[in-house]
Amino acid sequence: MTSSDRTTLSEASGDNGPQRRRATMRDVAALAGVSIKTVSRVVNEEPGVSGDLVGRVEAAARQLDYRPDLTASNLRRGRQAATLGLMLEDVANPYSGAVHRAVDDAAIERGMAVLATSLDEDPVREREVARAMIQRRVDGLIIVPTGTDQSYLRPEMEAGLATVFVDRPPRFLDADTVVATNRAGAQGAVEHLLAVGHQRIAFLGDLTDIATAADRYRGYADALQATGIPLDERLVRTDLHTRDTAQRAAESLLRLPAEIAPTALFASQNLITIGAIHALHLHDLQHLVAIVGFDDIELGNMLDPGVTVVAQDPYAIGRAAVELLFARIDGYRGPSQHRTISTRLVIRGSGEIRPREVVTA
Amino acid sequence: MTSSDRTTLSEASGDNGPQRRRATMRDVAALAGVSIKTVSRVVNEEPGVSGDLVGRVEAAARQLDYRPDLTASNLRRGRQAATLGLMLEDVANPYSGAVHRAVDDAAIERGMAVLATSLDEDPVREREVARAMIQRRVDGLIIVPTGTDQSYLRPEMEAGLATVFVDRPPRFLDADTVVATNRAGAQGAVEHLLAVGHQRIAFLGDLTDIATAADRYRGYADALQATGIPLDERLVRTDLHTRDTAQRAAESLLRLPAEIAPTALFASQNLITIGAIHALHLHDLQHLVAIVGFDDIELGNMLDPGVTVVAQDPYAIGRAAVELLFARIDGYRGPSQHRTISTRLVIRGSGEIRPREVVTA
DNA sequence: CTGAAAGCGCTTACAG
DNA sequence: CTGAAAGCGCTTACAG
Repeated sequence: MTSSDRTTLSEASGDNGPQRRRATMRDVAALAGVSIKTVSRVVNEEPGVSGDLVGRVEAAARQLDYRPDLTASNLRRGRQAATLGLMLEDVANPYSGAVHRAVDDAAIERGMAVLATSLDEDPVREREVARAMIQRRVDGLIIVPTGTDQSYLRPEMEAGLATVFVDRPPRFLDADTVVATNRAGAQGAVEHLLAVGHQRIAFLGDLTDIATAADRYRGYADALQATGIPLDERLVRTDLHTRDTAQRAAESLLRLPAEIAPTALFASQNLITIGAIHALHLHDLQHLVAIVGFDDIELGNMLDPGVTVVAQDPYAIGRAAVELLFARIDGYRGPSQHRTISTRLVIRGSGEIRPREVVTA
Repeated sequence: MTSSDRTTLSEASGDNGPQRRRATMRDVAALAGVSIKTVSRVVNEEPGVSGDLVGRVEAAARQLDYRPDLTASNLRRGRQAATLGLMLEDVANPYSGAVHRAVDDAAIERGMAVLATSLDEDPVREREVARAMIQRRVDGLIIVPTGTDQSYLRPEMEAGLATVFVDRPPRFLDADTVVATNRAGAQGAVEHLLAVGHQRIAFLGDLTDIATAADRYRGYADALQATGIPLDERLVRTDLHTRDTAQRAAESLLRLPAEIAPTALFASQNLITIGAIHALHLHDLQHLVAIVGFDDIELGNMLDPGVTVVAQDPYAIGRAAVELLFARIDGYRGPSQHRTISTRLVIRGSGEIRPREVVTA
């Protein structure tokens, strides 16, 4: 907070008046001179109430600013909360935001609300949040899992809790999942670099215990193996999770002796790509060393060169997840379903730089 | 969805087993051979239960996978849902994401959950969502308002609903607010361009009925007036709300006859800045025409030239909002509070291009 | 230390 | 067409 941030008090009334109690059905019934069952009928638009009483109840409800308590209604009806729980990595990152938006859109159509929160790759928090959401009687859970064991959810699922995993499959649990083609997408990215003529392609990877990171590494290895190029461990950097660590890893690769230094980089995730591009720009190598990133990046087409990426479609992933979730909520009891959303290579320039290409300085 | 997206069924059991009912306190009590009041005491960790009974209740609860129903507990206790409602413009945009993250962080500390949704500048949806959240007994509401009248919330607030408005003040309602220094920030941006030597500065604005857009326009006008430069309506484009309309508006400005064409652009919002930069790049004018944007943009430092912006701090805005909200939830009944979070000019190059500067082609 | 009764705000299942 | 009684899952206010 900077020194010019300020708080001012309204000059209006020094008090917001007496704290009125919120009106209940009983209050409305008393004012309208009917039983609370009649108020219930009017509020729920059940047929068979005389026009006279409907009018009196509606007038009383309006006068008292009556709002039905959905929580009490659901309790008596034996329903859940008409609410979905969404457990993301970080609500502030664009991938999470797009998944959230897809869930939000689908929930609105069904009159459901969405509890959304960040897990920050913390398995303890994953379990706490799951518990907190279940205690609030959510109808279903959509989870980007972070822990190494999701079996703690089995009893809940057996008791009818709809659950879908996104981005990464659950462990020690059989459940619906929606994932991207991580391995094939990474393989495609590296094959693209190989086709351009690169032989020395570095891998910049996220935390190795994240399933998607491991899959993307496999795709990288697959592509090299298919072409008969041996995998050089000196070109592999893993356990990067922030922009800064990625940038430093990229710089260390670029400083390698010329005969073993990479001519191309494969950055296996969003922030890693940004860190690596930063390193290339800092050393003015952005036109000399190729890079392909996994995940699209905002403004990737306006950088120079444009950033070639393997793009995921997080909105489509979220939409697929909520479809599977609603199927469960609507009573589907069959075997778990697994959807795969394909990635797409987006060519913009940085991945098409040829090895040691001569550029006018 | 592309042709390679697929769904596969798990080969495991064709059915997830019988649908067990979720265990209640009554079930636990029966299994443990105690009254439900004793179960309640153990679950709530009330003192004064014999170790023997505690053990039996805990064992029974574990065996039945018992989860307390917070909803029923809150109903009886006369408490709200231990949940906050967060009404954003669009959960997928970075501003909303950062505000959400700040609220998420603060809510976690207090054991509260967050219902978050997108309003999409739709006043009807604003009212529907507010109602849906109130019906779920939220403890408080944080709202980026979109409608032109928020007085519909007055009865709720009088009945004790904590409410804070963010980014834009409410209308026809006295309530806590957190806003950025929109007018002063815009004025500073335009003064910066004037100091660099620009006289013909165009304004690219959002929908005019959005309060922040109007404030930023006032800041633009303030800066011109203070310097004695007449405001030229031909250089003002408003009611832009998407990247594409902003790009077209910027192109129309750049096509103006040389004697009246702008030498600098002030883009009053995120997407508008991106659209305008796109227009500059398309016509290869990015080194000839200056631009300052309101709101920081991702990778703004890696474009060429870097993008000079007036940055807001949406995380700080969200944190201030949730502070005011918790003060209300904790019983503050005084006059409404208004916090102002200051913006910051971030110089990166695009705003320092001098008028008609000669550049080597 | 333990539990039976009543009630949170609402709806179900009946009766009139 | 209307309403009194009972109950959803839990806690309060008592009594023993």
